[in-house]
Amino acid sequence: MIIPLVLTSEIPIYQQIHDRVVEGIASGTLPVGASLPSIRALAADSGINFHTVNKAYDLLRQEGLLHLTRKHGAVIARDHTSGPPHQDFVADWDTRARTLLAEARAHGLSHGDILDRCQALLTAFGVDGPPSAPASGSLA
Amino acid sequence: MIIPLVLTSEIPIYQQIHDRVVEGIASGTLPVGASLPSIRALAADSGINFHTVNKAYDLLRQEGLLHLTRKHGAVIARDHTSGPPHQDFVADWDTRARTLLAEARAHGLSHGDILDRCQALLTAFGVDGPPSAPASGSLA
Amino acid sequence: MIIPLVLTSEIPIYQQIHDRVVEGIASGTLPVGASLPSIRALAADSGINFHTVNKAYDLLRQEGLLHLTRKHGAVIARDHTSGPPHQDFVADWDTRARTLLAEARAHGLSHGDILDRCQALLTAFGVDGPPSAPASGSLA
Amino acid sequence: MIIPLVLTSEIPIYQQIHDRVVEGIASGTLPVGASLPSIRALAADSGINFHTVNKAYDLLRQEGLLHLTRKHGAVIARDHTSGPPHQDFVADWDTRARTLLAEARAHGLSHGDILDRCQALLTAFGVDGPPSAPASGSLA
DNA sequence: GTGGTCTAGACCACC
DNA sequence: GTGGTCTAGACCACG
Repeated sequence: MIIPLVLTSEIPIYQQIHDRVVEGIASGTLPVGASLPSIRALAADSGINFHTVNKAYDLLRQEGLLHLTRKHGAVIARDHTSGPPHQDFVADWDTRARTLLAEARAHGLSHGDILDRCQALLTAFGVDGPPSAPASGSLA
Repeated sequence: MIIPLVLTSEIPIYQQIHDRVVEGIASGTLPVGASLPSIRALAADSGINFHTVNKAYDLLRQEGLLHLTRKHGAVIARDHTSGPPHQDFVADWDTRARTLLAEARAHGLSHGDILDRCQALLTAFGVDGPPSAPASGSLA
Repeated sequence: MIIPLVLTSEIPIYQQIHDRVVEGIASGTLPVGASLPSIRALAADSGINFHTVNKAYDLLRQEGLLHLTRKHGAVIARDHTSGPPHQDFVADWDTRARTLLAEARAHGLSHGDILDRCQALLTAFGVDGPPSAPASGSLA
Repeated sequence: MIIPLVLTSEIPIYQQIHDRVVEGIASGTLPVGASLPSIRALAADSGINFHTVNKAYDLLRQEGLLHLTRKHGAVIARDHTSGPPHQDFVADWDTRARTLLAEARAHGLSHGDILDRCQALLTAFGVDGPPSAPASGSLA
């Protein structure tokens, strides 16, 4: 598991680690049971501090996506096969999605363009069922 | 123009102002030419600092969404009728959308669920014209 | 707000801070809106590190008990007047209570003794309603 | 004696073993004289380390709940029929109970709700005799 | 070996 | 001023 980081980015490093792991889970690269590098190993390999990685892993743990044990290290605890999300998560996600979609709309992307982009991004993660007959073909 | 703020939120106030304005533009509540309260008026009405409002308005100006002039005050400069977005914006937006969509996927929302939610949120903003002929494949 | 700490205890300092604040909320000493010392002030006054206090406050924030803002500092966000608890909290609390009660039982405290102690401890926090006619007088 | 363990839990395994045994004693499943699996047997059956079980058993021994002999193995040494607890235990238990009860109170459970939950949990352990004459006021 | 805690000191973002 | 992030290095608890 290689985690590309941009140390000079304005996005906090711990957030970048978190986001890359989440994307790995979403794409199936990191299924339930997959191991992440140990906190110290990732810190050493990435040239960053132990505590920065610790914070990222702890955040993932709080979200229920990661199990941290002394014995097995850091192990993915959840993916799209683990059932529906917590309702609190969905509410929060909707709020953030609303803001992000509004931004696209305000800058001139059309309703259809935005949905197309979302679908393309999702498809890039891989499918979770029969993708041959998109039930939500009502993009227009 | 009333801007609801949650002063105790973990989201910076200037960001909240920015997001609410963007959502106003997206929903058509704030079309091109619409006026926002003056910086001082909004600061006074909301009980927040002058500089906080200033920062929010400046951010909107940098994004090309707001015109700030001494004469006319703060005027909306862009909406979905103003043509396609800058490509830099689209690239940045895609990155953030990718992260947000990955999060939903990782927490268990299905491909279809996510698209449905996005569509519902977009529909809530109102329509932008006859979307009967979606220009698909325009992701690149 | 004075927070007594035992630096030599086996209980982590951040946990002690957390527990003392929770007890303050339970006893009414810290109602919603009350301010805690700033992270740095408490660290300096207690002779402990900034990060230790930060971790305690962050834990309280995660539990929804504390609001942390740059403007108002650390403010109590919840108490027994804020409505019923989250169901996830109750489930977790039950598990821990079960273990604690079992311990008392195993060491020889009787059913009645244990309930008496719990009631005495709760009464020490103060009352939340008409305490004249305890509806749960079925201690026996 | 089957001891269910959650190897991925944040609670240390030795603590889980300890807690399950204590609950067994409280519920009467493990009366005085009952035998626990040998350290090696439990370690092998649960797929955990010898030292982990050893630590759990030793902790129970220190608390006076378990007798460890080469001849008879691990035997329950105490339950609710063995008389009142040591005062040191009671003082420590009260401290922990105070914290746990405060947590419930801070999160919004009412005085009555908390007592009801405690009583329900205690009742689930079974009764210890006719509790018709509660010896109240024995907190000190 | 792993993760968890604590200390110490720096700089940044927000208000 | 506040909280938030990052670095650096120490020691402890767990398995």
